[in-house]
Amino acid sequence: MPELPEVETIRRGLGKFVLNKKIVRIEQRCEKSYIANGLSAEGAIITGLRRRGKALLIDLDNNVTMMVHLRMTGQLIYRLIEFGASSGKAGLGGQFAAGHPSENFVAELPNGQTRVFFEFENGFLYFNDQRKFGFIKLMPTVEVEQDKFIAELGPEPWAMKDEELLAKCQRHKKAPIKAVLLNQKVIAGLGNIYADEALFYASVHPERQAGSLTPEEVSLILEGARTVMDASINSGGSTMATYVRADGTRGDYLEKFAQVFRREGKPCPRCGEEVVKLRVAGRGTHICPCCQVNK
DNA sequence: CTAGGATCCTGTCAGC
DNA sequence: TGCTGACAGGATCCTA
Repeated sequence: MPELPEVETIRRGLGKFVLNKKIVRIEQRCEKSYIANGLSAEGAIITGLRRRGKALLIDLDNNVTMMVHLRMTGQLIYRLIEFGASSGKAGLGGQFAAGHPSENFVAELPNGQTRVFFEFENGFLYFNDQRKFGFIKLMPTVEVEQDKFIAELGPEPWAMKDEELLAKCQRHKKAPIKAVLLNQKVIAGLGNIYADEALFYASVHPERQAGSLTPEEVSLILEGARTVMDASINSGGSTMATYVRADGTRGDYLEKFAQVFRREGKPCPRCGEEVVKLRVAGRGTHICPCCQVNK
């Protein structure tokens, strides 16, 4: 679920709570969710929060870095003790919650989806993950760049040149452009939402063979990726910012942001034609059939 | 090498 | 009501 803008929102929001704070205790409730690699984070102080693509990197003062990947359903929820770390709604004023939007944001924690949690002197950080695809992995800070996922990651969208994306489209010339955009080795950070939104921005059909795209179309797609991600980050992670209202009820997250994603049956904001849903690269895919023609 | 499908896991929802 | 299959904001592994 969480894509680059959500992870960036976590990086910024979580920092206010955990930077320079000591991890007093760690409780691991699911074997595969926490990969220690013989290293330890207990007793360490968090010295920095970084992000590469969808990976969050939490640097510690003992030369260890915790790499967090939320995959489909991961969430990080921080609750201050004085606001009620385990009292559900009472904690909303003193918590930071981000990742896959769900009722966990207002639930009693830890709960059945809590895979790991960290106790701080003034609060708790919960790693919840319904499907257990996500993980937290410890590694020496100096070895982060050698981690396979990080090492093979494509550039951040803002650092990428048009020509590089064009070259990669030509290398994956038979694949649908949507599959190429979802490939983290091509470009870092795009997931199912922002791939659909970027293609809508560029008026390109997701099934277009990547090798058939013109340089102009490729430039527009990259511009679209930057634009939709910037918009999301600037609104504080638009996909989850309003998920939980002050009263704890479900908000209209995503609705204000998405032009096509999960809007099948609704009018295209550009031309009014009905948005339709297809399956591309094994993923649910949303397009305006009028604006995005498969040439 | 690339492309495409299965797979990891849990939960929800539509359709019998 | 209870069952079944499809699907889900991700990435890897396997096969052709």
